Amino acid sequence: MEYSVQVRMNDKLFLRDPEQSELGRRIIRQGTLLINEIGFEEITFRKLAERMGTKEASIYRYFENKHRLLVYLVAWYWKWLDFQVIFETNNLTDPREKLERVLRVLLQTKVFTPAAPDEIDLGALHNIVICEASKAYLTRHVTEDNRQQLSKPYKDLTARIAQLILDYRSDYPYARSQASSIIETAHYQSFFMRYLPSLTDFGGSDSNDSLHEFLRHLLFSTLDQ
Amino acid sequence: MEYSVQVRMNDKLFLRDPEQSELGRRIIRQGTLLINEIGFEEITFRKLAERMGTKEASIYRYFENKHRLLVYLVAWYWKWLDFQVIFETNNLTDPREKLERVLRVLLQTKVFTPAAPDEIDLGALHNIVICEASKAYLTRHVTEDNRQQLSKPYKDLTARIAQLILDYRSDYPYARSQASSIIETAHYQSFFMRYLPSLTDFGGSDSNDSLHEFLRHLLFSTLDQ
DNA sequence: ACCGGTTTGATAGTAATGCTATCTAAATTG
DNA sequence: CAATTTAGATAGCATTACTATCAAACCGGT
Repeated sequence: MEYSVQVRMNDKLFLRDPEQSELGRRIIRQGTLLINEIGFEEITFRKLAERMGTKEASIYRYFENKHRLLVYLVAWYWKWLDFQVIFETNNLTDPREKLERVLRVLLQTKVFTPAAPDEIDLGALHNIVICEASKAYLTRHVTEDNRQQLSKPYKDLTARIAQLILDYRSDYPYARSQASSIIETAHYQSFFMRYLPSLTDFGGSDSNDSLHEFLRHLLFSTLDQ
Repeated sequence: MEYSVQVRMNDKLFLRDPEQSELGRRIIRQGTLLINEIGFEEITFRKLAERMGTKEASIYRYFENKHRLLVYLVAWYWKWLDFQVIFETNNLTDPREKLERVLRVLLQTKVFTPAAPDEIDLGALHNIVICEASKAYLTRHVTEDNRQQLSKPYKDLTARIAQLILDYRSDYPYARSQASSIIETAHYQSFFMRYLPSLTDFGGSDSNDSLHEFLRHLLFSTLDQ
């Protein structure tokens, strides 16, 4: 890969920066794959260390616990989406087209961002966000101060999408809620589609396209009314 | 309470039916309160037993583990909402008014259902669903067969709301996804409002009313277009 | 009032989890 | 090449998530 975007993470998210060492990058990469394979509740640093041919204690030098690892990965994902939104909407002038691109980014379809970092498996991470992201955020044992830091990438992404909504309809009164709703809806409708399809109207082979249309409908019906 | 609705639970949800004994009912009641107070990750059957003046082993006779207890409580909640929807929409003729009542039930505002069972704290349970429900469903270590049973109350509620949507617009193509979206949106926008308010447009004292208006706007803009 | 079955209490114990500490070897850096 | 940083290896400990067992209490039927 000729170009590679550095996703710069807040240092509250780790004990030692995993980007700065080979072992750290392997923790991120293998951690993503393992969580995707066996699920977040099943993962332990012991299992991850075994898979990586290293020791539990080494991983604890990078992350306090597995919850922090998940928070890191999910925060990374939001930052990555934020960058993708910037990239995909760059040079476009039509506000509607920009919002169309946002939907593509959220569903990770037809996005051709170069400079994708290869130290992380984006497909696996997308999956993790769909299945486990709420476990990173819907928690109480995070202090108010921490919460601010941890959820900043999510807030930034929401704020960016909200701004694009306002570019389209400057008088829309629910830009932020609409933005966070569309992010969430994209994810849990994907989850339902896969695991509880009767909660959705999408089935069969073109289900991802149907979901895409549903989101388009949700977004533009409310903005255009 | 002169009348009381019995919420009949599927027997896959427990080892021994907690409704059938005093101890069982106390597990439900105190379990709800404790989860609401300290959060799901922090709860253990040991702590719950201590609080109740009983023993860990006794609780294990009713529920396999704390995850199953959460699933039970959340399933109970969906069943209760389903009943409330039936009750609140009964005898109404205007389909739009029926959907208005659905929103009230989802937000638990201005609903005056008599026959509320007093063995469970509805306020605490509503809170739990907002903060923890996704941990009950977004999980993989549930077999396909189990998943069917566990999520049935959620599916039933979704199907009922979807039907009310179709009563309002019989040609609407996304009734089920719209129904599940409105349920989910009601809950996590409540969560955001409380813990991450910058993800929403609702602040201050009338925030619950604003959320109500946002949901009304989401629902009817899409259905009326 | 007694018998038999069920429910709870009390006590133990075990395997896995979630860490922390320490020491040595290897690698890196100055 | 010395000094520091990083990783590997081993150990250990408190808590969690259960399971087993046995006796006491309680309950329904005769």
